[in-house]
Amino acid sequence: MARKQGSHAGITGPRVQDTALRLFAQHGFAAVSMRQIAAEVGVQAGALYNYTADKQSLLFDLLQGNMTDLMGGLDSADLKGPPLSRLEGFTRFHIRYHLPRRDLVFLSYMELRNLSESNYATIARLRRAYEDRLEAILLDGVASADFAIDDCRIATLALIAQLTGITNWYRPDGRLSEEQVAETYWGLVRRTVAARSHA
Amino acid sequence: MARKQGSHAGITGPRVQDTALRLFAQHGFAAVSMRQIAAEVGVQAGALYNYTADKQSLLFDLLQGNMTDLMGGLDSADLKGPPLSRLEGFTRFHIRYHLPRRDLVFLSYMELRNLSESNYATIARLRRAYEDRLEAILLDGVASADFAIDDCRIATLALIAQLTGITNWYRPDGRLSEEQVAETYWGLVRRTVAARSHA
DNA sequence: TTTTCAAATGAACGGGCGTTCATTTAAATG
DNA sequence: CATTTAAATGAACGCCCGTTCATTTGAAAA
Repeated sequence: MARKQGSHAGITGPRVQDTALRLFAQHGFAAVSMRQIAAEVGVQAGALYNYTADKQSLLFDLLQGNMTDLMGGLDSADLKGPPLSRLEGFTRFHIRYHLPRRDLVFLSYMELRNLSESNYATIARLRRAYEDRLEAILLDGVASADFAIDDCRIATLALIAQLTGITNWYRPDGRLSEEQVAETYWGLVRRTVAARSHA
Repeated sequence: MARKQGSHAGITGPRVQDTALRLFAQHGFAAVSMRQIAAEVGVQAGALYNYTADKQSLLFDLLQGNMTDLMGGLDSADLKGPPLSRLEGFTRFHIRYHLPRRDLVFLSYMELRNLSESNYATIARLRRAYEDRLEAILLDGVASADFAIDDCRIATLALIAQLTGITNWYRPDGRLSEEQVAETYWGLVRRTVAARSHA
């Protein structure tokens, strides 16, 4: 049986991606079978291969799409002005981007080891480019004496780890709204780098 | 053939744990087969069941052992004195404990989802107890006006994420020694919470 | 030397894996 | 209505999985 009702391309495709993302994040890449994905989508396993070359590509496409969206979003945030403003913009963008995508974030950190060498290199390059955006802000701030930082590379990694860690405990129906979280973390970030205290 | 040379109990057992840890961290729990572990240990798959009830217990024992060691180590660190000193002690202990155990840390964050419900609850309880140790220090510091923190629970999670994130990039043969890392991160932590800047 | 038994073997169990492909279906096209 | 073709089926491929267990081995105990 095929095409039970209406043309399915452009419907099944995205559903395969969404289902794979959810299941990979929930159980791990290796623990999820193509047959499980197919069952949740509502097709047979063979049909998945109309939408992906193989299982590994399914993972890679999710991670690459995530990093591309992340970089694109940061570009759109269009950070300008003095270093402190740009740092605030980065912090708020990072939180705004990551909180609604907790599955994807978890996947991006956990399943890098399941990528082939060249696929891994691609993702690592994109991640490094993202980190470098923050590091550039920190370096500018040190140059202008707005920030006091010993080691900007370390501070970059420390801040990103701190911000990304939010996805480990945040729940949309929890004690804090996304806005409150952003406010609180911006306070922490500012104090971590600022040369002078703020009242 | 059995006992090729000398009694093997007490030798094979730990080797099974070590090998399982390394392979789980490298490839993921679900991606590693009992036969792979056995091959690296140098026995047949069946022999593993002299040392573990099943594959899941192998994972749980590793994670539980880690959390027990972590809590025990923190107790041994025996933090005393004013909040700032205790925070410094906690920070340095956390780094000292985690840096030589990067595989175990990675495993502890990635593979919680592969635990049964009750095994998961056990690990989560231990983790919460560890977080509460830090939170208690922060609360004391706020009470004594040594620290200025809006939300001590959030600050706790933020600091632990920041410190644990070191294991994602630290390499023993890298640019920074463990001591330099501890020094740099203690600087970041102090600035994040301290009520007044330090020269 | 003989006995004991912890430790390991190796075959077997039922089942699931990723992937391929000839075939069938039915919506869209002319 | 007849044709085309995108989309899905379902069986098959060879292979690996976690776990069990009767059997074998050989170091240590008697």
